Amino acid sequence: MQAAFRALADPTRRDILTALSGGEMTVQQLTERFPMTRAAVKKHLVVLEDGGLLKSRKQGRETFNKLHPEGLKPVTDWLEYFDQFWDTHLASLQSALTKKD
Amino acid sequence: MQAAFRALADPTRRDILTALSGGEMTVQQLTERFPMTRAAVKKHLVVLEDGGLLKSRKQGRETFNKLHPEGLKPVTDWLEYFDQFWDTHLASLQSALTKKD
DNA sequence: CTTATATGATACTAAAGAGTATCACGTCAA
DNA sequence: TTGACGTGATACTCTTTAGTATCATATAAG
Repeated sequence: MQAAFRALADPTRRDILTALSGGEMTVQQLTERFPMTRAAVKKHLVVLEDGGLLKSRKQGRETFNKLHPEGLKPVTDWLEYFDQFWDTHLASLQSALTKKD
Repeated sequence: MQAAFRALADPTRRDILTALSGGEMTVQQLTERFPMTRAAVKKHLVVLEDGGLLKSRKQGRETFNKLHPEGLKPVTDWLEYFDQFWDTHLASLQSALTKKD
């Protein structure tokens, strides 16, 4: 879980995940979209993969990087605990649901 | 949003939020629960407040720190975008709804 | 075969982070 | 008033991190 939170802490890495939501991309394709060297992008990819948010697949001389959204589950699970203290939108939804009983 | 993600990246800060879910606490009370100095805890509190996850209230010589769950909204909003790429999304939504017995 | 392409890995630098020690100041209590 | 308590703030150290530059290797293309 720590690895996932840590991976999400960097804005570039979040942007990489957003970019990959359109489909898998090679390291080179990703590098073209970010104002940094390929080595820097590669490092971010390693951190993202460590956090379980990314899966890489090697094909020939290219490495395709693919979003792995399941890795977000530990994060959303942790955040969900706090929904009970948030009365703005979720508590009202809950009360609406319990009224239906 | 960056400040919130950054605040959540540290395990101690996440533990502080969990501790505060039981109610507001002073700096001293929090320090007693963590294996570090008061100055270190104070720094974490500043980061959490910068991220909008915490509100502090000064009363006399004490400062009470209170959870501010609304600050999690930018985070959950960002994460929700990826639900559409998550195969088990429907299943988890269903379990969340049926969980309300 | 030769060359260009795509990548991985390492060493290095500069900046940010987490933690401690310490000082100063306002507040509460005897 | 005196002293203890709770806190804020700063300077300092050590580690991590984001980024670059560079070298090495494997694959595709001519």
